[in-house]
Amino acid sequence: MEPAQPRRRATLRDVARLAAVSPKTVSRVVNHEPGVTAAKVAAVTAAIDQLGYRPNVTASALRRANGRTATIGAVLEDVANPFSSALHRAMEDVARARGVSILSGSVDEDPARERALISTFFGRQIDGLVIAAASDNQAYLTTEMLGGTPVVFVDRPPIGVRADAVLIDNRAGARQAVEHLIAAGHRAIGYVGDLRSIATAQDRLQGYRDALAGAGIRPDPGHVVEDRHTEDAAERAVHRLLDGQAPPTALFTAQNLVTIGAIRALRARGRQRSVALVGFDDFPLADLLEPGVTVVAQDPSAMGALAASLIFRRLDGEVWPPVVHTIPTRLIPRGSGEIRPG
Amino acid sequence: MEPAQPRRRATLRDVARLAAVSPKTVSRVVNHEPGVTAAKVAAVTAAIDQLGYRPNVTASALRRANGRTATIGAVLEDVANPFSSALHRAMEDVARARGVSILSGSVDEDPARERALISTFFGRQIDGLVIAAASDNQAYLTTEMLGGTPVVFVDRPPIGVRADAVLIDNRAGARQAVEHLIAAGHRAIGYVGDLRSIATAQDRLQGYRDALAGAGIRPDPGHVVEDRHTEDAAERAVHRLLDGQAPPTALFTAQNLVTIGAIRALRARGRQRSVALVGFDDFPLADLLEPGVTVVAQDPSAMGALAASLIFRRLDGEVWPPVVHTIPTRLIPRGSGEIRPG
DNA sequence: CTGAAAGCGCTTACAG
DNA sequence: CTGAAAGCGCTTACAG
Repeated sequence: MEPAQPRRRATLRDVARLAAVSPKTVSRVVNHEPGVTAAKVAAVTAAIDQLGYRPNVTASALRRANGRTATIGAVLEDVANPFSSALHRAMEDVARARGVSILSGSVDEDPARERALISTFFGRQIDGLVIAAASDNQAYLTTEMLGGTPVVFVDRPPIGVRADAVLIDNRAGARQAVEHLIAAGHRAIGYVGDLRSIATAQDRLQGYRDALAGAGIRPDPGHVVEDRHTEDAAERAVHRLLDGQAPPTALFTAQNLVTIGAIRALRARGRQRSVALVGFDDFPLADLLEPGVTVVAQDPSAMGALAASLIFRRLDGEVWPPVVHTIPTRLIPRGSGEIRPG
Repeated sequence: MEPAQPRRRATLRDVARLAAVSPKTVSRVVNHEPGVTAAKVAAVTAAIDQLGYRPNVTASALRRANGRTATIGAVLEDVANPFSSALHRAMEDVARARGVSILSGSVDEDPARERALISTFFGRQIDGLVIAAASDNQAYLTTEMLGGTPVVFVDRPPIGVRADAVLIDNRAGARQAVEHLIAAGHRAIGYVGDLRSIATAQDRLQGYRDALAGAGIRPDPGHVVEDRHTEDAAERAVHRLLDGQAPPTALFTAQNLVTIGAIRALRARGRQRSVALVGFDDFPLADLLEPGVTVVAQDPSAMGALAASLIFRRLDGEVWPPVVHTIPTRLIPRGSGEIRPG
């Protein structure tokens, strides 16, 4: 005769009652602590199976000395964009190996959402946080970090707070992209970039300027378009650039979606084989487009894996002053960036 | 004089002490319960700010009558694949509107991982679960659901358990895809599909057979390739199909990555404009390839949003017998599927 | 080897 | 309007 299944989940106490032992003994079995007779282990195990008991991790964390919930937070730009989701997946793989789950959320470049997410995540007692920040200052995190929770910045540098970071050299990567276009013979090179509010966008624009300056090219202010955050906005910007007085013969598109928008504009004009293009950020199928899209690629998987492992090393008790890790970028020539000026 | 910041996070008790009120009064303020004098509200609020106090949601959930943690679980195929991540994002948007966070994980078609994730998520007291199942039986979920936690299946039907589901009609969608190729004049149509272990893959193969049967075409067993789960495997399969005795003049590729692998094979042979192709599942940039890739598209955003809203309706107390929602698919002609036989 | 008591941070159910 | 006591499910710190 089995007892009727209760509408509530079985507790450790229920298991103890059924196995005729104390709660503490059940706790010992569940946590694989030594010093319980085989007979009691068997009784407890049987009771656990019979009741479908599953320990309440949150209750356990509440009382445990270290208070760990085996959960880390990931504050991402958008879980659905390929860069964020590759980061996310790499974090997950590192976390899973340690039995740790991931709470994630998208900020969409909205500082208010960033703060709301972080507040929510800390309220849920995360053990660590990986953040791709959208705000222009994260000083508010100092309070959270006083609790000893490790925080690692990824993709975007920390501002107003000292923390580990896993970044790329955006300026050098952008410079390399533009130098590649210069090497192909271009001197009129357009820049289309993301929101000015994003630090990495500023760095990439700086890299663009560095490359022009390095080649002794006078930058044409009319060739620089900032604050394009969507495909559509980028597409319109490229149309306008090409409609200008002295249109550029090459484009440096400083972000994923911007690159795709630019390609749509070039296609619409039948110019994809006559206007050169190098994009920042790789994206799926870039090699299958015609021409293939030359990009400066980041390695989001490596970034996510490193960020997560830094969290875990701190949780394991390692101590070091906040450090910035710079992951190399890589220029991948695929055709669009090797087009020579008309 | 501020007191030295403690190394631990401030608790409700700390706030009470500083504000010189009882813990219960702090609780009232934090939860916006009425009946607290303005003076005490002000004192408590000030103490909260000074200490950087943030309520511990897990402790609160532990004691609360409904035990809600404001967290739902998402068991996905792979957070990094476009289909899963679109699902994920849509769920997030619905959840955020209710202040609910998402715990997610990737199963990679591994039933063991599916069970481990679910066990982990329930151990963290999720309020609801959305699952794209990889296992061939989810009877084990019955125990979890006895606790009253709503579970919604998405993309893959529940097997061995009664639960809500948000699916598409895979068989009808596949049939439509193949009929489209038949309408273009093809009779030798290859099928390349995902793992046999996936129910939706079986349905799609069935739809392929339906279409051929409907047109009175004798299916050629040599034209059917199953169990291709990666781009590479699909690419090799298409090479083999085209090297066969009576190669197909058109392909129906029954999944995302399979479609991309097939395109790579066709490109490698310079056949992308002579062999017709319709894929199941849309993917980013499908319209920018040349030719554009004709697909039967699902709507993962709509699926994720509906799945999440079903969870919340149940949490709000609505009751109904488990129901299957079928989201329509849509054939999007872009070029590859309109190629006529040689 | 085993268990009774106390307490993690919070809310419930009362009493005043 | 306010607070003291008890308890959510678990682990700690002891005692036997």
